[in-house]
Amino acid sequence: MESVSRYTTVADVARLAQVSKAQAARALGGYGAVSDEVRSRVLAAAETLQYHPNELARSMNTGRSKTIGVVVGDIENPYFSLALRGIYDTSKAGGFDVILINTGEDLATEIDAVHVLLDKRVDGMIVAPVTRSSSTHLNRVVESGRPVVLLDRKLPNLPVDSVVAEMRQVSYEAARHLLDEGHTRVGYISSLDVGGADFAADLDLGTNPVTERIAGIRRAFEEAGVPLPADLIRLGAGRQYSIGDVVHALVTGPDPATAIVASDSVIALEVLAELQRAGVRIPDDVSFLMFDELPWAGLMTPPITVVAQPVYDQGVAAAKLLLRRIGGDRSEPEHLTLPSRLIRRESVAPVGSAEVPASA
Amino acid sequence: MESVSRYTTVADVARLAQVSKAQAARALGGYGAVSDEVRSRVLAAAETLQYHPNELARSMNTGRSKTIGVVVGDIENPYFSLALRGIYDTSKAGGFDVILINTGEDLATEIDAVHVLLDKRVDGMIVAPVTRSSSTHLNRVVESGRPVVLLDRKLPNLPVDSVVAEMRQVSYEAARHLLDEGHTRVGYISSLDVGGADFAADLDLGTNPVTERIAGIRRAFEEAGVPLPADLIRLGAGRQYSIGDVVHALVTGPDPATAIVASDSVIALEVLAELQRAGVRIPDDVSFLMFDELPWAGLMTPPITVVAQPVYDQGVAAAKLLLRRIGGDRSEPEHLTLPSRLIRRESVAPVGSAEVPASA
DNA sequence: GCCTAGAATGAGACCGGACTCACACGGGTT
DNA sequence: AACCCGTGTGAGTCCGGTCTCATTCTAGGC
Repeated sequence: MESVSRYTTVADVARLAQVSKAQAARALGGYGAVSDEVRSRVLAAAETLQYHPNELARSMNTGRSKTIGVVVGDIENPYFSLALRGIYDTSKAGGFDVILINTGEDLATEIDAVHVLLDKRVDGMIVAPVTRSSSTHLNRVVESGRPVVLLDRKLPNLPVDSVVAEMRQVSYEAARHLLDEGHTRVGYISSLDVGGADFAADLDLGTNPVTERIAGIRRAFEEAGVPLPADLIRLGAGRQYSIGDVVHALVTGPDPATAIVASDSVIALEVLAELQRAGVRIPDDVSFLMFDELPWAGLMTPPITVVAQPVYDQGVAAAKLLLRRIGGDRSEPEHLTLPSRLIRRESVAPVGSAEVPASA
Repeated sequence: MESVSRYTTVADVARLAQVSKAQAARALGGYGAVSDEVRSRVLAAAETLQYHPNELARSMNTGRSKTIGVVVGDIENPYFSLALRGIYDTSKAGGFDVILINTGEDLATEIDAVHVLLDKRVDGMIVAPVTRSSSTHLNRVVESGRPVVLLDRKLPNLPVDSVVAEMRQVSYEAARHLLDEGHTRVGYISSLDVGGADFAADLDLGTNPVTERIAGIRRAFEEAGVPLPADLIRLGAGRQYSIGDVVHALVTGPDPATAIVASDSVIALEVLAELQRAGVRIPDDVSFLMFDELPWAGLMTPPITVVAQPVYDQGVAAAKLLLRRIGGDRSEPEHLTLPSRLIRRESVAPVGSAEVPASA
């Protein structure tokens, strides 16, 4: 631990400019009354000494760090990196820097993260909470007076702004589309575990994308008078179970899925890889639909039908909300729901388009 | 700008525990001599008051912030988000948080970024410098005594650690592969502009991926006695010119390219989209090769031949190097070159596999 | 029984800015 | 000439920790 060369301080500048520290600080900070004479001397001195204010010291007694914290599940996931980009661009335009924390979708890490950010005195934070998290740690942030904005999730009993993409209606549409093509055996694969097998009940877990989607799908099935194939809904994939195994099971069971829905692009890629490995053709053998629109989705053979959500815009909206709160807005929490849409391409086809089922 | 509720300080804890501020600080900080009696009283008081140290204040007089800065070109680019993940995981394991800065590949932004980080007193930084940047701003960081590690780029005259992926040899191999299949008209598309049309000369710009790749390709062509098709090397694509136009020009010119190489995955996706739009088939009409291995590359039809570099590991290596420097290591700068490899799939085929050229 | 090393403790300096307070100075009032 | 106000200025405090220094207390050595 070697010491770092000392930085120039206001005191150094003041000395060179032959004025008091207070005057130098005023000239530099652009506040109070300073004569032109002194101001130019100070500015010149600052220039020659390459003075840069110590933001830490500044933050110490302003109480504001011009930094926000962003807590996400996995930066590697394109969803988060794109949302992060939206957050970043917006915060930066507002003069805020970003401290990033990756939770790996782990609650303990998230709780810790929130405290770290608080200790670093961020001016606010945007959190994409772990799906089955409670909100006590976030409540503490709220009590501390620092604004929080939730991304991709609403939490009950937590009076803070949130930004989510509309999922229930678009999922309904997607399921309708599948049903229209004759698919009644639809598999849904998500790596998130909403907690307990009872995703059926409308748990008071707040709004999270996965339960919303299942709710939308359920409605479509109910309307169509078709039983929801609960046995084909697989949560926690890639954690407890390998995605390959899950896909394999869905496709080869006694009453196999004729369509598979992937909950996000990361899952989708693994599903696609497994299907290819198993020689299962899309859409001949199974139809396929994924959540999240990515550049490669439309370039695959066949082009993939997706549910597109405005990810970048979610980031932007979250950051705007946060910046407004930091600016002092104390109005009622706002809950934004950005529109999503179904993009029909060619990975969904009428059930039974192929005569011969794929060999497992 | 409303005030934030005051946090509890050591003074508060000390008061409750009925000891001096100094004793409370010692008990809390675990240094100096403290009696068991006092220690437990202080710890209990801290517990009931929910004391959390103000990291800003702590950093102020330790001079260390337990934070590193990471400066990248574009977080949305999978290359950076994966490298960032490697950096993040490693830093976190070492107890460091990460401040992220996105430059948008703009030099002015990068210079600014570096100063912001210095002002925030990061303990060190990892920078993926803009390709044609000079290094004066980074030299300043070095002078300040804060360690810097370069990612994906080496800079001459800048005595700092760097981590890059091996590019010259693997590019040579890739070009050899193309030549072996009969391709002499090979187009190379990169969004980066190395500066000036004269990528031919071995500019003293330090090592950057693009010049290294071209150097490797050049060597393969020279060895084969085939003139390097300089007219097909297009840098700055997507900035000055649209990628669609570039691809179109490469494919429809009087002496068109029979193979196209995409410099990274972002470019690749645009190239693929354009080719599809134009009805150009891979590999029948043109062969295709891209840098960076991504999950979707092997799932395309046909699976794409790629140059894979160990991106996550680059991030890990950079962070390890940085942490070591922060730890006080003053040894000679280290320059790591991580191995890359060519993954042959099916997007590269013998030239002229299709009888009829694609209609533009 | 006396002396001393070391533990235990409190007061206060310090990091580097932001900001308050007291005061000096000059011009305009009346 | 006495008074007031506003600008310009320096001394000094504060933010919340870390850490030095001087002092007190205690136990062990001879």
